[in-house]
Amino acid sequence: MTETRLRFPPSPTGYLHIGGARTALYNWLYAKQTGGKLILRIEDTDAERSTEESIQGIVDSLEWLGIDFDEGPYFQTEFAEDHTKAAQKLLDQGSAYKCFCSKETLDAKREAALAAKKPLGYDRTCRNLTAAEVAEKEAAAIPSVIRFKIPERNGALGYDDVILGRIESQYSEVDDFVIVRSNGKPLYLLCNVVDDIRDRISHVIRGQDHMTNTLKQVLMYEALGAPVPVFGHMPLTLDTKKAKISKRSHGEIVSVQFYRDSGFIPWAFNNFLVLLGWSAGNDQEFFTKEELIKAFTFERINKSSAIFNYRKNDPKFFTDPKAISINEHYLRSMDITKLGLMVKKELQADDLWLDTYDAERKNWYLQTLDLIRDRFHTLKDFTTLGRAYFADDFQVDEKPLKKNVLKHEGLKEWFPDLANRYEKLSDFSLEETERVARELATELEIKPGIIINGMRTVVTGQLAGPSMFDILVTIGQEKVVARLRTIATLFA
RNA sequence: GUCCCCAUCGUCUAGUCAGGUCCAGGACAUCGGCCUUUCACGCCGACAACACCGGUUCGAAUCCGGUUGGGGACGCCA
Repeated sequence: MTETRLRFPPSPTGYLHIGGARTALYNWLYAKQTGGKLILRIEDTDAERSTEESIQGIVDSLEWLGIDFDEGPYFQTEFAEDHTKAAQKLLDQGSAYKCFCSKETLDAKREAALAAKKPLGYDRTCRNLTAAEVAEKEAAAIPSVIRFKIPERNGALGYDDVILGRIESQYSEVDDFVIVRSNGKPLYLLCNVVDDIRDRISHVIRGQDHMTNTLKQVLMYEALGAPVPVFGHMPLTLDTKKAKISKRSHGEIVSVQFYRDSGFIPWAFNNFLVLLGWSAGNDQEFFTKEELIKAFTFERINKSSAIFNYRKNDPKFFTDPKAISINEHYLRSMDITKLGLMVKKELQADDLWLDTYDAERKNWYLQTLDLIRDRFHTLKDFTTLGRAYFADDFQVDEKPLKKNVLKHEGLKEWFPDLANRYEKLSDFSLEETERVARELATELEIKPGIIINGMRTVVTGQLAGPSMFDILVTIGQEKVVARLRTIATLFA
């Protein structure tokens, strides 16, 4: 059995979007499963649209996801010679021919065909030019492209798709496609095949939008005398209107970077991505990396396209609810030490990190995360909703302010009183803090809830949170006392 | 227009290849309940789908044909 070799070949014309990330993930999974190799190849032959920034963005995104590659990144432009040689070979052996039709003529023909509702393919005007005719046109300096010559055969050409099954089409349906531009630069269809042959790619797993390309490329492998790899075409990712998701029409919500910046856990996002078009065949939805590598199969990839359930302006969900829910699952169930590392980065970015959290206060740090993580959706929440645990500059939300504070004028006297009582406690424990709070409520003949909810607002700025006395003990006597004493400023 | 692919709850899907155990299972979302000083978590429950029409068969979500619907491709982009 020869080594399995897969590749992920993005074109650097923008950020990595979730469809591309899923393609990379599936390739990566199979490479890992078979002990094969994953190759990253940047397909930058379109000089006009390729950018350095985009290359960096793609590499960063893959790294964030944890999709590591074994070879590369290779750059397609570095192999221009291979591409040109292959084109020449095809030309020399009669598998390709020069076409002198101008772009304008072709555009006009295409438009006319579209209007007449006729097939749009190339009409093969230059296919049977004699050597003399070609020489004549070249002497006249008429620019030419090179087209691949679809063999004149009856019947169907096709391939066995590991996801879709047998795919076939009539030879007569396939266009004599251009493989080299008039400026001498080879095009994707050719370069891609030449690179895959050189890189000894055994499996080409890509989106269904490449299905017609594959038909053409199968013919090129044959003409180039190379073995045809295994092909598999994955379902596309669509939006809720069933349009292909794209950078252009959807913006950053479909970019991997958005999820990194929104505080997603990388593996959680991979877990979401893999489920968009694949299932293990049972009810399992959460996988460790090892489990997923073991369970993944091409055969279980869905044939139909999946919808990325993102609703613009949804007040409750800023992206696909399932993605959020999977992230929440990992957030509250993952190893607390690992979570600690991720939250550390968030705290550092917001200048809230203290080195003692890695040292004498490590237990406090991890216990605090454990206490508050149940209510959070993303890593970002630790520095926003959870800010009061790490800093004094937290905001008091308007809603709890109105509901729990402003409604009770008496708090202006009660909290300084409570602060004094708390200050005197030698044992600032769950039991003692609760006893004192309830005692005060009894003395004042008010419901304990008024004290408790008011404290939550003053001490954390939030409407909701963990058990109040857990919060007090976690935040600590000194800070609690100080915060309770600021009560009057909230009424200002 | 031509060719290719696809079709189960709102969304992701199991079940389809080997027809009966499926008046269709799970997850997310939604709605109710329990828990609770808050909000979550957790637990319990509800709502909700085999696109349509024919055929084959004792029996079809599953096989066959057609219709409809959706998607993709048809670039001197990748």
